[in-house]
Amino acid sequence: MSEVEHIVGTARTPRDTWVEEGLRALADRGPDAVRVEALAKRLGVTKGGFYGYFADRDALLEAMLDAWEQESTDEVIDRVEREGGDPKTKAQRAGMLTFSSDRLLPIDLAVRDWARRDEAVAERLRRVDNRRMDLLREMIGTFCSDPDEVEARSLIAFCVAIGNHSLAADHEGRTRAEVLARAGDLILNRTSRR
Amino acid sequence: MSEVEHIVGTARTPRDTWVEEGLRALADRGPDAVRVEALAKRLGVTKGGFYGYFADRDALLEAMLDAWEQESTDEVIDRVEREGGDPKTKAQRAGMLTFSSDRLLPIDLAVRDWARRDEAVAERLRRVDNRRMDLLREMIGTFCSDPDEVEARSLIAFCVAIGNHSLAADHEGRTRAEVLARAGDLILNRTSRR
DNA sequence: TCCCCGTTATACGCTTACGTATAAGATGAG
DNA sequence: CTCATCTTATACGTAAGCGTATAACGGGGA
Repeated sequence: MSEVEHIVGTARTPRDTWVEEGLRALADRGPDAVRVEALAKRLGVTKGGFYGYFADRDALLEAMLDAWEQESTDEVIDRVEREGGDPKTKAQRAGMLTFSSDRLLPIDLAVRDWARRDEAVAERLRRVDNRRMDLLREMIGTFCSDPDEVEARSLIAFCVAIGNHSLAADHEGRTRAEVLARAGDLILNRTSRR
Repeated sequence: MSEVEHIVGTARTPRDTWVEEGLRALADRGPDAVRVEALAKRLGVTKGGFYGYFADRDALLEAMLDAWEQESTDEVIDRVEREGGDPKTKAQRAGMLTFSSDRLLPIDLAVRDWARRDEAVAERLRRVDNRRMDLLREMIGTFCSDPDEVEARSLIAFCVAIGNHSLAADHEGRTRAEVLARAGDLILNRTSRR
């Protein structure tokens, strides 16, 4: 029997199901809410089968982070590259796939907070964020030649993409979407400064 | 005996001490880490006295949020106003007092994440963020006349101030501080666009 | 059909944490 | 010095939640 195949005894609740439900709990309520028995209840089973796939709760957390990292980088980037387009289109599509995804966005925000308390999570996040920054640099580099300014604009764009969701302020009659649109104009369009 | 005074029997561990330690736990490890017995241990006492000040754990959480809200708005703003200066100086000082404070910043980030899961916390955060946005609008309004652009720049500035701390990317040889300085230039200085 | 073997349920012991009850301790007033 | 009063320690019952052990279950192959 191969190490990766547990597909023999016909599992009602395969390994991926636990990872999936774990990510849901993480997104909704943070890492502390990822509890084996709670997941089991939501899946309509007991924790009986869980310890066949995972040594312990930490192993599930690792698997969840593996799945998230994979999905947030390779999958997004593969899809972006496959569909082609100029750098701006690609970066926009990548942003849509992560920061407008009802699935990935809440996980992303939860991981970001988690990373502040766990160095191993922080390291994973660094890898993911660096790949995203690469896309931003490429896109912004198409209309801005000063590398320091490219870096600054990329930072700003990234911070708005994520900070936007943890900011609670109102906008005096405007909607958040309106203000964001204007902000995008300022950051992501060719300028004629100085 | 007044309702607000518990200052009679000479407490070794007064109410504020619990709030203070609670905020420390919140800042370090998030709201789920605010545990009565853990705080007691860190304070070198048992939880015996705790329930004289607080009905339950939730009452402590409320008191912590009260203290945070008070300290993040009135105290900061009072101090900023007292020391005077033009709007730009004032907004910068307000930013320093919150987003460069080793004390307030981690609490702020923790509250921001907490607010995503708790509507009452979100409502408090909204009040605090709105007051901060007022300062930003005032400052940016001194060099930018289009109100929509003022709003967009204020949003950007705020998002960078907080998003910066949850972003893990590197900057190709530059330090984060360098990139932030350049970003500040782009957002907060008079421009000559179009 | 019957057995094998992987999956799941059930039961257990252990730990952590909450909130209560009550006894012990300390401190200022008289 | 002594007492009343407020604060703190200790002990208790309850509830989650982890990880283990073992029994029941059920589908695929012989």
